[in-house]
Amino acid sequence: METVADNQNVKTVKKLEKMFGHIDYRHPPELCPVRDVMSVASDQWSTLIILWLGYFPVLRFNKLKKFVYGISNKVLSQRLKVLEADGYIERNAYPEVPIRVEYSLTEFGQSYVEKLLELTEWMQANSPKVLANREKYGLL
Amino acid sequence: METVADNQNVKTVKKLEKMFGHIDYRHPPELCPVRDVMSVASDQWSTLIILWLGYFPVLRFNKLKKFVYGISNKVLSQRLKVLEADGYIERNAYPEVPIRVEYSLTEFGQSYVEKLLELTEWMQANSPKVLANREKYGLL
DNA sequence: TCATATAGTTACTTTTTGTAACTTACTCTT
DNA sequence: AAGAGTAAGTTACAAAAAGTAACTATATGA
Repeated sequence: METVADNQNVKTVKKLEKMFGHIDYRHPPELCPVRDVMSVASDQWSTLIILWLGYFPVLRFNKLKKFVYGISNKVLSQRLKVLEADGYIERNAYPEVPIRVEYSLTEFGQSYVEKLLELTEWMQANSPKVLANREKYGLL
Repeated sequence: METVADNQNVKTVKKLEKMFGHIDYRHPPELCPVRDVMSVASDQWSTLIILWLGYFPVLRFNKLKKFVYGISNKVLSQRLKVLEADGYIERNAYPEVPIRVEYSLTEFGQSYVEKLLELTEWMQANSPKVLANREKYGLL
């Protein structure tokens, strides 16, 4: 049953939406591009892949696998496919023997990696606080 | 077997590490605070919870559940616990009947939500490109 | 006495991930 | 000429995470 508070929140949301224009994430993913796109791009493995490709202009499958420590062939290959489909990375295969496949960021991927680096820097700076908090919480 | 290219990359990484000082994410999560902390904070559900708490200073369990469209009681309750443990949010329970529990961002959570909003804005601005790319890729 | 409300929890099912062995095709070694 | 090595994956199976829906406690109001 809707309460007065509910309606107030709904109004506030509408207002905020007008102000900011970017709070679509209250919708289910299939109706909300932001949720949809974000679920691919900020997946744990995807971010690591993209960050490494931000450092090295081109990396091959097995090299990437070494840098993205702990990823399996299966997941790496899956993620590379969706990241390619979404336009972040580029795949170039050279029919040598054995085959050589090079992955690199697209221009679009480059622009994303910059955002990602900011977040990573925040994480780097703040992870000690989180770890300390976690420890304190564990004692309660 | 290590190749020359391998060693070059390792050297380059070391160099980059000195320059940037924040590429710890090549380690496994249990040795890399950044990967560890990020896996909690940029989880899909966590980000939505934090974003909503960025809009509303305090939200109760069921209200949060309505905003974070599609989340289940189980996962919401799990995420709230770890977000509290990690110091992003605060839980305040009032022993009324029925019980009232209020969630809100800590100061630390506030600082994170700002970073998160930047990322969300980028997503909002760029999701059309991603969707277009995805469509084009689907036709290949 | 029975329905209502909040903030969860629990048992069970389904989906997603992880593991490790296998594949293909050619070249290099013995 | 047989066998090992190599890059970039794929596949079948096991384990973990997530989703589903019913259930709990406690007091209030009908």
